[in-house]
Order: sequence, then C-alpha cells, then structure tokens
Amino acid sequence: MPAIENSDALSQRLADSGLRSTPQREVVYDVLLKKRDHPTADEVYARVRSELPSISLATVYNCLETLVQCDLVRAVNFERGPTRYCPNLRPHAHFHDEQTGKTHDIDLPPDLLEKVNSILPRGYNSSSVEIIFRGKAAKTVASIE
Amino acid sequence: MPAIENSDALSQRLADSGLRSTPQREVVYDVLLKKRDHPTADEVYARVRSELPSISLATVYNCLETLVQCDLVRAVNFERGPTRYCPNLRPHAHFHDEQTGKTHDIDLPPDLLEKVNSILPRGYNSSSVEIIFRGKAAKTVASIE
DNA sequence: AATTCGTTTAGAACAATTCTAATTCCCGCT
DNA sequence: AGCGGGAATTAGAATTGTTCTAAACGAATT
Repeated sequence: MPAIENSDALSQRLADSGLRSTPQREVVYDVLLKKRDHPTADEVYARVRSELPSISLATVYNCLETLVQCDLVRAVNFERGPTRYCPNLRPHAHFHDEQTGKTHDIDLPPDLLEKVNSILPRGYNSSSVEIIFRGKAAKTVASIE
Repeated sequence: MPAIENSDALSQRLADSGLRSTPQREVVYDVLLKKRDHPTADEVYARVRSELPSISLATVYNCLETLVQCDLVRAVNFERGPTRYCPNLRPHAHFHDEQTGKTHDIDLPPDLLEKVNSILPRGYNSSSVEIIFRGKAAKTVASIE
C-alpha cells in the first residue's frame, strides 16, 4: 500500500493546505480507509458515530469536503442519488454492478488514460477523466466491494 | 442526422413501448433536440413553457423519464447537482468545462470502446460505459454547447 | 354514454446537501 | 496562566432537486 494512504499522511496533507488535523477529520478518513465500499455521507456518519458519538452530520460533510480538497479522497457520482466517497488514489475506473448496487474499483493501465485522452480534439484540455462501467459482475469476482 | 433523431421517431418509439404520443412528450423532446446544451429538468421546463404554458414540472420529469426509458435520451450526472439530459444517441463522451460549466459531446471512435472494455478483468460484464472529462476548452472550440 | 386505462396535474413529501449563527477549540502572544 | 483571533464544529433551518399521491382529464373501446 502506498505510504500516502494512512493516517499520518492526513495531518501532512492538511498541514500542506494550511488546515488542522482534528479528531473528526481523522476518524472520517479512517472510516473511509477501513471499509472501502464507496459509502455515502450518511453511511460514513453512521460509522463514525460508533467512535465519535457526538459528531454532527454537518461535520461529516465538512470533513469529506476537506478530504476531497486535499486530494486524499475522490467524490464519485454515478446516477442521481447521494455522492459516494473513495479513498483509492490510484488511477481507476468504477464498475457499478446493477444487480447488487455495489461499486468495484478497476485499476487503469497507464497507457489507457493516454489512449482515452488522445480522442480529445485540439483545444480540449483535460485535467481528469472518469470512467464508469455499468453491468453485472460474476459472483466469484474478488473485490473490496 | 440519423433518421431516428426527429419527432416522428418519437411516436414510433413510444408505440414500441406501448406508450402514447402526447403534446407534452413531443414538446419536451423537441426542446431537447433544438438546443443541445444538456439542460436540467428545470431548464427544460422553462423552455417547454413558452410553447405549452400550462405544463407542470412533474410532467416534465415524467416525460424526460419516459424518453430515457425509450432510449431516445440519455440522463447524465456529473458531480452532485441536477440530472442533465442529452438527445445525442451516438456513442460519445462528455467534456465538462470547469470554467464555463458547459458540457461538450466528444464522439468516440469505434475502437476506443473496445479498448476501454478490454481493461475489465474476467467476470465483469459491462453493459455500458460512460467517459467524463473535466478541464478547460479553448474559446475557439466549435461546439453545440 | 359508460368504462377503462394511460396521462397530466398541483401540491405535498422526501432526500441530500448547504447554510447560518452560535459555540468551542486551539494556537500564539503577553 | 490569561487573552484574542481564527479555524472548526455544531444543531437546526433552509434550499434544492426529485418523487409521490390522489384527483382530474382524455382518448380509445365496449
């Protein structure tokens, strides 16, 4: 696992952005790292509460937003519905299983992003690409959910 | 322009699904065809009203949903915020200009979808792929918005 | 003309998120 | 230690986008 993906990285990144490390931010980030099933803010709230019962939902939203700003977490929106959060920083696509509702990370080979970017006509300057598959995954597929 | 992208196609597709052609559905579809700037339901509502002043917002939502069901229109969700609607049926990606907020369609070369699909590990069965670019488009880029 | 069923409608309800204003917390300074 | 100031958290209200509900409408069918 890359060194960046642990809690020490958090205070580092926060400091870099002139922000403070707080218990709320740490627990929110820990929760995302611990169960990488692309939870919604509400789901994060529920999980964080078992550790920090007095945290408020607004703070969970604030913390998630902060983590996204610091590039430690990606916010993902397939379809209408709540935003989901993903601490996987490697370039990856999302596979959305329409049967189970679960979302799987699919690592992207380095050359693919190039190839995808190459379809952009002149004048388009892309800073990021998102790829979302929809379909059905075999039961046997190993996954972090 | 492909024959499917006109209003006659609408009653055809509706009939195929056992649905009726109505003035509301026609105007909603016309509005989407006429100005392809990926409008939200509210924006569609505003445009339709100039032609059909008594239509209700609920009906606009209903019609849009119907058109999506008939595969005449794609619903698109980048980021949180309202769903946007797109009558472009060709395989295409979306380029979201972060400066202007405008969304541009980018046609996909036939081999790209193959290439993209090929990164899926065994066991993943994709029924559709969505590709979203974010970035900045040069002012000079020609576009239907 | 009565029946039926799909469609439209207004408004209420709902879900997700953001805003507001008050409080609390932490840090550096005296 | 005590104080001032900015950052962070908080509860709850407000907002936004969408869906639901129940009534009314309308076109086709008996």
